[in-house]
Amino acid sequence: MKSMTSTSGKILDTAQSLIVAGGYNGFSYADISAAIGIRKASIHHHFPTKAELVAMLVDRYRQQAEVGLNSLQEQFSSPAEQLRAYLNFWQMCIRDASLPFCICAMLAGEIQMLPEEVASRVRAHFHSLARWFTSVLAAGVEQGLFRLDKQPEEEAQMLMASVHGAMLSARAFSDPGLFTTIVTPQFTRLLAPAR
Amino acid sequence: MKSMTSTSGKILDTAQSLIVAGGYNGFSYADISAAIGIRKASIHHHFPTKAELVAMLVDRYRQQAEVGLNSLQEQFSSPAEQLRAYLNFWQMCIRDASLPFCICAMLAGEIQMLPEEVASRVRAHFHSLARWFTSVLAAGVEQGLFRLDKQPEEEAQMLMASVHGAMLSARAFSDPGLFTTIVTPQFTRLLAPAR
DNA sequence: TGTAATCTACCTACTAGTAGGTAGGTAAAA
DNA sequence: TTTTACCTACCTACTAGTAGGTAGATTACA
Repeated sequence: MKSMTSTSGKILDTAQSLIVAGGYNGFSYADISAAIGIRKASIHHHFPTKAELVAMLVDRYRQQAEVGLNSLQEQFSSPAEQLRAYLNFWQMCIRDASLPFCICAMLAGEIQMLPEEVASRVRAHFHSLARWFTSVLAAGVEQGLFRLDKQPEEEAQMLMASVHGAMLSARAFSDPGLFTTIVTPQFTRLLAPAR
Repeated sequence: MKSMTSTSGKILDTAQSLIVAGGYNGFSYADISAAIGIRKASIHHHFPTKAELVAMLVDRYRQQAEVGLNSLQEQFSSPAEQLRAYLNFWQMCIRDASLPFCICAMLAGEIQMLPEEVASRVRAHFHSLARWFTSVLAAGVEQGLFRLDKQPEEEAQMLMASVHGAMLSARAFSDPGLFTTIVTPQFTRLLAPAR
């Protein structure tokens, strides 16, 4: 991700990489304090509570995701290329370890014990991502690029699950390339002229 | 899961459901203490450190998984039925919320910050599960039941990722049925006489 | 058989350190 | 002069883990 110059931006950047590594309970204000050279109390000045901090972080993440997904749709006219570019984005993030896991996927695992203000935002991200996948798939079908076995909604869920599962496997096997190995055939399958 | 009568069994049972909900950093000895009505120090008598406790838990989990997977292979002669039964098992666990998430999948997300004695065991689980999937798929191909686009090893990874991703989505969307919605077509695809 | 030694499973009471969070002050910019 | 961004110094609650002890069962042996 990009490096912020403002203190609050640095706090969020640090919190993000700590959450990606260990989830909501895997970081503390003291960790952030040590990482960016600021006192704990000063972090509370920017983000009064931990729940607020993470909620804001998810807000920022969702906003960046929205911008990113929109720019994919501007950059590539073909839904197939849009999807391919989305997968390439994650492939790069994982390979250079800049963001080796989606923070919302990370937080979704612990959703039962997250403060509600965080949990609701994580849920919202899953809904918007599913919506985006669905619209891209539907557009692809309309243009005769995709041939789906199921409804776009279901295929979107399948693809999303593959992406998240592939992130987890890449991590568990310490093999960044595994992400692409898993996810590419799932993408290719949609393009095939099907039986 | 089964309910243990021994204290150490109860400790592991409680730790398991707490980890499934919130991961390694999502529970404390005090939580277990409160849940089973025993003093914190007594838990340390059975499991000197938290890392040892979770390592033992993963050992038990892996052992149960091995027994379970073996019994599937005894119970069902067809690789297709074995796979179907595996998916049904998780469908049930998620639906009745008895074990709504694989503890190793949960821990794999935080693997970077787990004590090595836990991390290595989680990795080992992923390897054995991948091996099991691979062998079932290979046997299915040999018997003419499956028609794979890729090598059994890769298809195994794809299936595994789907299962883990589907668990996450079921949780994020609070929709246990979503697990089957995602995972069943991935299974069916293998059976189809393909193009 | 009686008794001494050992073991198991638990207890109370404690430690050092960390968690998130607060009160109140300073210094500089708007 | 108010606001912003930081600070020191502190708080309470909780963390994993330890010290030291007790009740009762098991084993060893005289």
